[in-house]
Amino acid sequence: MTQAAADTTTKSRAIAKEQRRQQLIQATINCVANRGFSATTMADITSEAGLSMGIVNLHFQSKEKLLLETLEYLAEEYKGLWEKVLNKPTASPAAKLAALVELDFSKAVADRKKLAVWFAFWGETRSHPAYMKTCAAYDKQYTERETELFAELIREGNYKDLDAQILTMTLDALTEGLWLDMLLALNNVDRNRAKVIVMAYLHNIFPDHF
Amino acid sequence: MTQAAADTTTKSRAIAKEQRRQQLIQATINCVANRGFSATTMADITSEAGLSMGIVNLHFQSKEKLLLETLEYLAEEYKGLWEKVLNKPTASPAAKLAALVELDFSKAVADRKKLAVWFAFWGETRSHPAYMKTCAAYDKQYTERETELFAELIREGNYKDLDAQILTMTLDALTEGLWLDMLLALNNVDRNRAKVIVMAYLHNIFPDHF
Amino acid sequence: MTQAAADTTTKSRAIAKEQRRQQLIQATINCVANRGFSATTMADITSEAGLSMGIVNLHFQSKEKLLLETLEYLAEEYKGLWEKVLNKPTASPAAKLAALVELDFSKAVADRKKLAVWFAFWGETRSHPAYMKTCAAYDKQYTERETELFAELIREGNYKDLDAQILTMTLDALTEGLWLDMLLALNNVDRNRAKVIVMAYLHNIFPDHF
Amino acid sequence: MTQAAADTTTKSRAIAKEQRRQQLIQATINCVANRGFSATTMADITSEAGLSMGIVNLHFQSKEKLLLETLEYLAEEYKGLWEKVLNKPTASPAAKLAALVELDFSKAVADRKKLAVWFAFWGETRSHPAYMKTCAAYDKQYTERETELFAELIREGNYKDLDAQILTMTLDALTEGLWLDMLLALNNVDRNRAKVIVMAYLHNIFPDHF
DNA sequence: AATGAATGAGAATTCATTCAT
DNA sequence: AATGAATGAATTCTCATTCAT
Repeated sequence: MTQAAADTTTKSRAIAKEQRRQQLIQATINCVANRGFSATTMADITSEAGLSMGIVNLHFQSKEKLLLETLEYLAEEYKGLWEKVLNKPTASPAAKLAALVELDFSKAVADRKKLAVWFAFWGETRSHPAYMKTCAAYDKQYTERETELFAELIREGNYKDLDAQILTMTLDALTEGLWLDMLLALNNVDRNRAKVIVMAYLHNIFPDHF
Repeated sequence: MTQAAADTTTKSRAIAKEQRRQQLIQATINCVANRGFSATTMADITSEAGLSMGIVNLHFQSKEKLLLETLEYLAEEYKGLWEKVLNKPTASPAAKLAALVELDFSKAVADRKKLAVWFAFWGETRSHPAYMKTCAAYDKQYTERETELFAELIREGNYKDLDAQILTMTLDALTEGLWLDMLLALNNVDRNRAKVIVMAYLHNIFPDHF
Repeated sequence: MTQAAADTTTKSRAIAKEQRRQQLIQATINCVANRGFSATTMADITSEAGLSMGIVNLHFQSKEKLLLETLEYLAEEYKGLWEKVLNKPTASPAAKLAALVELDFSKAVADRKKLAVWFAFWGETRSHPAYMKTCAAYDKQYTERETELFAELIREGNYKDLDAQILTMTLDALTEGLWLDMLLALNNVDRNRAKVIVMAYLHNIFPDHF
Repeated sequence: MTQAAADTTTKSRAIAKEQRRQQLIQATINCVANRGFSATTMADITSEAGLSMGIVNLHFQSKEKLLLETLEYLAEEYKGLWEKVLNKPTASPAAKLAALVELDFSKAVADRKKLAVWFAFWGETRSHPAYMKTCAAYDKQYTERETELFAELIREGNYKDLDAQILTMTLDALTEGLWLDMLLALNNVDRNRAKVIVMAYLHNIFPDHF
C-alpha cells in the first residue's frame, strides 16, 4: 500500500470509528429513554445500534464509560445550543434570555425522550461521582453566562434590589422543575405552557423587558 | 390458648409483620440513597436491614413490589406532612402556603438522602408506569389543595390577572428544581437559600402577603 | 425455632458449607488434571461437581480464589502426609528420610492426576505471586524439617564433607524432576523406578544407612 | 521483471516471512514468561511484537499452532546448543557431560524467563497431546546421546554396578528439579549453586572424572 | 415467620478469528 | 502481505427468587 493510500485508510478509519461511537451513544440515549437506566443492557444498546455485542468494549472499554460519554455528549450538545444563542452579537441581554427560554422548551431540548435520559442520569448522580462532576462542570459554564446576562439587564434597566445570582438560580430551578413535570406528565404541562410560565415569571421581575 | 390470648398473638404478629415491612422500606431508602437505584440489590437491602435474604419475598413478594411500596411510603409520608400543615384551622391561605414552603425545605423533606431517592424514582419513572401512576396520583392531591389556597388568596387579596393553576405549577416547578440543585450540589443551593428564593418569588407576586 | 434447634441448624449448615467447598476443590483438581489450567472453566468445575453455576461465587467469591484455595488444599494435604511420617517417634533419621521417599512416590502423592495439577500451578507461578507465595511457604516448612534430618544423620553417622542443606536441595530437586518425568511419561519412569533412583542416590551418599 | 529479479524478490519475501514468524515466536515467549500461559492473548502477543492483530492467523493459522511452534522453537534452540557441545570431536565423555551441565545452568538456558515458558508448557502438557509429543521426541534425542556418554564413561573408567540409563534419568531429573527450584525461587538456588549440586552428584558417582 | 444455601437465567466482558480495505 | 475494526461464542460473575430446614 502506498503512503498516500495508507493515510487515506487511516483517516477514513478514524471517521468510521467516530461514527461508531456516535451510533452507540445514540443507541444508548434511545435505550435509556425507553427502558430506563437500570433496565438498559449492553445487548439492548448494541442491538438498537444494529451492531454486535463486543463492539462497546472495543470503542468504550466498558458500559460505565459508554454511559459517562453519553452524559458528556448530552451536555456538550446542550452547550452547543445555548452557545449559539448567546453568540448572537446584536441581541440584547433580555433577548438572549428570552431565546434561552425558547431553547429550553424547544423540541430539541424539552423532548420527552431526552428529558428521560437527563433525569435518569440525575437520578443516579448521588452514587456516581463522575456523573456529578460532569453535570456540575457544564452547569457552571451555563450559569456563569446566564448570571452575566442578568447582571447586564439589571444595570441597563436600572433595577433595584435584584441579585443576578438569585435570578439565575430561580430561572434554572423553574426550568428544571418544569422539565420534571413534563417528564412525569404532571399538571398538564407541555412545552408551550411551560414557556408561558417562565415568561410570566420574567415579566413579573422585569416588566419592561419581557 | 384462650381466644383472648390468640387475639393478642394475632395482633402482635400483625404488628411484627408491619415492623418488618417498615424495616425493609427504610433499608431500601438507605440503599437507594447511598448506592443508587441500579446498584441496589436485595442482598444490600436485607443486609442493611439486618435480616435474611429470603425475607423480602416473604413480605413483599418481589423486589419490584418492595420498590413500589417504598415509593408509596415516601409519598404517603410527604402527604402526612403537608396535610398536617393544611389542617391548621386558623391559618390564612398565605400562612399555609408559607408553611408549605417551610416544609418543603425543612430537614425532614429536603434532606439529601431522601431527595436522592425521590430523584432515583423519578429517573426511572418513564419506564415504570406504576411509579408514574403513584407519583401522579399523589401529586394531584397536593396540587389541588395548593391551587385552592392560591385561589382563596387571589380572591382575598383581590389580585387581578393571576391564575391559581399557573401559580401552583410555578411554585411546584420552582421547588422541584431547587431540590434538584440541592441534590446535584449546584449553585451552592442549600435549604435556606432555597427558601429565600421561593419566598422572594411569592413576595413578588403577592407583595402584601409574603 | 428453639435456640437448640437453631444451633443445630447453624452447625449442620457450617458442615454443609465446608462440604460444598471440598466438593468444588475436588472438582477443580479433576478438571485441571484433565483439561489443563487454561482450559478449565467455571462451568466445567461446577458441572463436574454436579452443582449449579452460581455456587463458586457463593463459596469462593471468584475463580481466582477457588484456584488459590485448591493450591492451598493440595499443599495442606501434602503437609499432612509428611508430618505424619515425621512424627513417628521411634524412627531414626534415615528411616524417616526413607519413609519420605516412599511417600513421595506413593500412589497418593505421585499420582499422575495430582502431579498434573501441581505442575499446572507451578507453570502459572511466575505470573501469579499468590501461588508463588503459597508454594514457597509450604516448601520452607518441608525443607527445614528435611534439613534437620540430614543434619542428624550426618552427626550420627559421623560423615565428613556433607552439607545438610545441599543434600536437601539435591533430594528435593531429584524428586521434583522425577515427578516431571512421570508427568511427561519421559524415560519410562514409573513410581518404582523413581524410588529406586532416589534410593540409589541416598545409598551412594550414606552407604551404611540406605 | 527478469527471472533473476523475481527470484530475488521471492527469496527476500521468504526471508521477511521467516522474520515475522521469529518476531511472533519471540513475542510469545515474552508474553508467556511475563503473563503466564492462560493470560496470554493474541492481542498481547501481536502488540508485544509491534504488529497488527490479524497477523498471527496469516503466519500461523491459529493461536494453538503459534504456541506449538513456539515450543518447537524452544526445543530446537536447546537441541542446537547441546549438539554443539556434543560435536566437539576431541572432548572426552566426562568433559562432554560436564559441558552439558555447564550448558544447562548457563545464562542462555537457565534463564528465569525461559524456564517460566518451559514450565508453562509442561504444565499444560497433560491436556495437550501435541505438546507432549514434541517434548518426548526432543527429550528422546537428548537422553539417547547422554546415555551413550554415560555408557562410554562407565566402560572407560571400568566402573561396576552402574547403569547408564539410570544415570541419565537421575542427572536429567536433578537438572529439571533444580530448574523448578530456580523458577519458584526455592531454597535460594541460583545457577551457580545448582551447578555445584549437579557436579557434586557426578563427583560422587565418578570420583575420578568430576 | 425466618433463614440462607442453592439455583440458573441473564448480565458484562473477553478474545480468537475473520475480512474488507 | 498487512491492517485493525468487527464479530459473536464463550466465559466469568451477578442476583432475584426459591425452598428445605
